[in-house]
Amino acid sequence: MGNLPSLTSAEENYLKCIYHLSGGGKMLVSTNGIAAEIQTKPASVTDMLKKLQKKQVIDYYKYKGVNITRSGKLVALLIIRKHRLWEVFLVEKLGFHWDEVEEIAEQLEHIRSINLINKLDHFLGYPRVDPHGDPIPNEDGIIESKPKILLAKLTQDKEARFISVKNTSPIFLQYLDKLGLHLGSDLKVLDRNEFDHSLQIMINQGSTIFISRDVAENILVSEQ
Amino acid sequence: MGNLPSLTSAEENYLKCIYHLSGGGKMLVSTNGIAAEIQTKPASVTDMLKKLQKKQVIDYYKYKGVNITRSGKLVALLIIRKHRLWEVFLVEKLGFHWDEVEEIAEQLEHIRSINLINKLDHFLGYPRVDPHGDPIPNEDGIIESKPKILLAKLTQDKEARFISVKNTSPIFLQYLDKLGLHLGSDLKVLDRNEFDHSLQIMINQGSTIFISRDVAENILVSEQ
DNA sequence: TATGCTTTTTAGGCTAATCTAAATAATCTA
DNA sequence: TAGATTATTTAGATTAGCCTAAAAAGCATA
Repeated sequence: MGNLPSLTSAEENYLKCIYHLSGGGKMLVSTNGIAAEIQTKPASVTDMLKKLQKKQVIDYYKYKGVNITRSGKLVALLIIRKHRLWEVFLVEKLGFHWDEVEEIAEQLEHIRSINLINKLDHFLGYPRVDPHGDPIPNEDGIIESKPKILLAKLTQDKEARFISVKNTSPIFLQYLDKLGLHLGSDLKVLDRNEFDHSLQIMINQGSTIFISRDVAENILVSEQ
Repeated sequence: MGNLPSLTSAEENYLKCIYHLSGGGKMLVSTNGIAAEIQTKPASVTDMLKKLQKKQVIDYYKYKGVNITRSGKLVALLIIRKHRLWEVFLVEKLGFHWDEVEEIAEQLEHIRSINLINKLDHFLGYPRVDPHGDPIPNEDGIIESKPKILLAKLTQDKEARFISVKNTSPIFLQYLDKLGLHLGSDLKVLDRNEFDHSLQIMINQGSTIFISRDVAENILVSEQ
């Protein structure tokens, strides 16, 4: 039942990254993978891994890889909770567009106060997902998520709801807006083109559009 | 018209401190004074003063003292603007009590995004004062403030409004609540006691209470 | 104005987080 | 499986922000 270790902002960023790259703790993560994601050098990652190991939030096997511990997972989920709740605040209350919030939420997620985040949660009406459709962990770090599949893998003529995006870059999000693809839309694959793997999609039982394979592989949907 | 220099969080804290201690740029501030306020050692202050000098937000005269420059004042006022707007948010929207917000606002004031703070201002309805009664600078760093005097100095039998507090410690603020003294209350000094300099005060033309000299010297009022 | 006290600065070190360059371990491939 | 390639770690610097101890400047007063 020991208290969670307290981390610096830099340590929190590394831990969040390891959480994501390991698929929530399912696989070992490589030093180079972390370096690429955090945009730093492998040597810096090695330094940091030793610190995180000492704080017992990761299991670090030299030259082999790294995974997140049980308490590390809780810490990571709390950071993710903060990040996503702040994103909801920025979009719902302040009127930011969903492609502008990443950088600010990245800063806000490091504000230290459990009281603050729980009051924010209440103020926002206990949202279940952030503006990108990603689920928000509750106070105990429990995250509920329906099975999601790539739009690219969706069975033809089956209806599914646009739940989330894999890529959150402004360029991609703005392109989705231009295409008329929004979170929560009902999508159906009408046709697949062998030649370039592009898809013909129907949106909300209405308009149909063509999207490239690259787009289809960055959109997550849940069936029914 | 040059852009404002960008400062680290630590630099921002020093600058804000210098702004306050200098009375908004009116007097020279001493190294020891800053050290006492920031709770650090004089040697650390000297180090930081050199950095702030290089960024041209202060004028630093070795062994003599330090003052804030024109651009330093703008930077300081922007930090104060952020701090006070976040305090309003914490109290008005999240339901914090006014004695709990200092520590969190201290962190939030360093979040970098002008867009964010202006949207927050709009969301809050462009408040003029924070929960302690202190005025909030506008986007251009302009601060409007009515002349404030210490309750201890208020002419007897003259009405004045409780505008602000000098001391913002939770102990003091909680004591004020217990006494029934709230921001915005109308106050009148009914009597002064020679012996211990305590005052008899009428609140909102209703109840009367006795307050010590220490309390009276930490309450700011504006006449009329 | 010389002496002593206080304030301030300098010198040298420490930690966190980063870097480059070099060394070492792991893996791939012929 | 040996050599080459890639991944990872180590070694040694750097910067920001802090520290202690010692030196220097300013001041107060006899």
